[in-house]
Amino acid sequence: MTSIRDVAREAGVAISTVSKVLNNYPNVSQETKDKVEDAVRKLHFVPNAAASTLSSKQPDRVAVIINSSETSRLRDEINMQYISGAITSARSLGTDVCVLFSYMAESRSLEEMIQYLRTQNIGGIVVCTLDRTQLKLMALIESGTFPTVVIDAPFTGERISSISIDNRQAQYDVASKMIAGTSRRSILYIAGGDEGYVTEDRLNGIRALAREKKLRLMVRNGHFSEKQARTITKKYAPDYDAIVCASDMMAIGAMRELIEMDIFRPVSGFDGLSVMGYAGKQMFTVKQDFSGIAAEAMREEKRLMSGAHGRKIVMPYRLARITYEDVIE
Amino acid sequence: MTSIRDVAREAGVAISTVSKVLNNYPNVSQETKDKVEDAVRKLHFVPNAAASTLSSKQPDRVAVIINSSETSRLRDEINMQYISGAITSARSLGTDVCVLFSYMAESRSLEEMIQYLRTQNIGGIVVCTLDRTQLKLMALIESGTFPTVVIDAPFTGERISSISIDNRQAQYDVASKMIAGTSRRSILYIAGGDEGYVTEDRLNGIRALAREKKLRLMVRNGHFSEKQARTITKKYAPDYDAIVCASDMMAIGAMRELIEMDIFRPVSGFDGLSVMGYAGKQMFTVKQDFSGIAAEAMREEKRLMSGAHGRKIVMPYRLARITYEDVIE
DNA sequence: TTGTATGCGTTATCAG
DNA sequence: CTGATAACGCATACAA
Repeated sequence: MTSIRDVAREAGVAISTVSKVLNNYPNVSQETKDKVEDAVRKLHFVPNAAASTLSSKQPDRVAVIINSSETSRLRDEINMQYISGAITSARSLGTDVCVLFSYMAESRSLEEMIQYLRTQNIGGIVVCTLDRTQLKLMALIESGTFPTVVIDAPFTGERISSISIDNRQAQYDVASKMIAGTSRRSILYIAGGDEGYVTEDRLNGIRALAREKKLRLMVRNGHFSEKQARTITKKYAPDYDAIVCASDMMAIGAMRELIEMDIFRPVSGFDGLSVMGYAGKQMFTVKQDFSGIAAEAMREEKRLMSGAHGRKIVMPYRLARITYEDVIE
Repeated sequence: MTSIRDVAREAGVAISTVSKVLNNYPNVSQETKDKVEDAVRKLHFVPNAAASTLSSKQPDRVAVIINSSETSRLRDEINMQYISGAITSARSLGTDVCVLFSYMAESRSLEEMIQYLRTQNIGGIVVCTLDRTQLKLMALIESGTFPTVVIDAPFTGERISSISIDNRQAQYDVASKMIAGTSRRSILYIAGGDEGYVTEDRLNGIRALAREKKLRLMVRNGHFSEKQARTITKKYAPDYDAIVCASDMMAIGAMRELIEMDIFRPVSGFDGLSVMGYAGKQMFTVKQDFSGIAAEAMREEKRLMSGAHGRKIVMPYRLARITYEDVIE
């Protein structure tokens, strides 16, 4: 295996000089820098990650923790975008990522988990979709052991950054757009469960809209479940003009129930899943750039790992009607 | 950070002895073994992966290469199961995995790719869904640099194992089951593209069925595209009794086209995607256990890495009709 | 600006 | 069966 040693010999300089060039140290003359870089190219040299992390005891890998529910496979579309966004971004940042699933954290003790992460040379974690059911993960974050970026949860701190879209505004916007130009004056809002941190923000969004436009608002909790959304729709839809849901899957459930009830109500969802293109009528939804969010989370993690203070990052979103034509290929 | 050194001190033995216990060497007395294990537990010791791979120059990580097409997000469900199956299985095998996307391989030279993998201490690769468009990846496999397990491609060799279901039989079975008990005597088969290695097997399956049952068979190539499947359906469906598709997305396209044409034909797909539950009528499909396949691939990779000879592994499948009730939660 | 020397935590070799 | 010790490839404090 070609090592930094070979590069040094090839370039006619010392090992430490090669190391300095590789790590962009100042105080290296352009001339030697060129020599080293030529040698690197010539030998197709790539530094050994293990040796690197062992030597500089600064863990540089980032654990990307995915919250994959066994139940809704259709949400895997989101997780996949988180993963690919994080991995691609990490590569361009020169970092390594390690994909983990949140159930792995839940099935072991905090100490074990920390040890495991340490052992893997992990210096920071990115949590994709944190919710209140992830107790161990929460404890891990609060332990302050690793700088952390959480997606979709309102936690910031000295070493914690949060990143998400403006859920309140997005929920407001999508509902507002849906009823714009219509005479619909009452809304059935099917909220997510208390387990989700986004639930409250979205709820505030729809409440603000109702107050502002003087709409009659009924709020029910669908727990992000398509089935429960159907039940709620069946019971309340006849008395309301429009249905606003805190997730696409609930919107799909509502729409299917409406079809079965043979009444029409405009329905909006949240997230922009492809399956929306197959679920019947066109529905409004909030489309998030999950891949971009993960990429940004990765950048933020690097920032934190280099000592920066935690902060809150708000990402853009856009409203969309996902049609079959958008999805088909 | 607690190291093997601390364990040695705590247990009152030498560092090398601890190492031996940790790696299940023979020739260690039960007594010292116990002492060491107690110390390990007491100190919550976990070996440092970087140091380990640096020292024992045997690369032990496995690269899991995902073929994620930007186009069909609904297929991410499959990739996600590959990933979680591989990661979970790896953990229980004591291996580390590194998730990569195939486009990463396509955008760099073979030498670069090999160097990169080496640097990551990767000792084997698992390719999830190899197809003929992945030229660089193919070159990498053929270079013989790493023992490889390919999913869904018929390659075996000294250091290459393949793993997949019996595509031929599965295609035969699902079509056979669909027309069983009916008087349907002619089939429109919408095949996958030549880029997919499974295409030929599935084609042989439907051909065998047609021959055996003396069915009239028309084969068209839909290139795994829902849109193309629609076009084909529109043109040929009126003249055939049933439509058999080499993928779920094509089946969905066919079914939607049929609905638009206002004629009915039984349709079958292949893979068992959740979206099938939303795509209209119940369709037959072949359900694969992608997570289990990835787990098996992982085990096989370990086998190869420890010197075993490549082989072909056939996984079970089952026929299913995915209904909305199966999918909803 | 460049080179020398030491250590990171583990494994493996070999002597006891 | 156990212990000392030399690598592994790189980073870094320090010397030149």
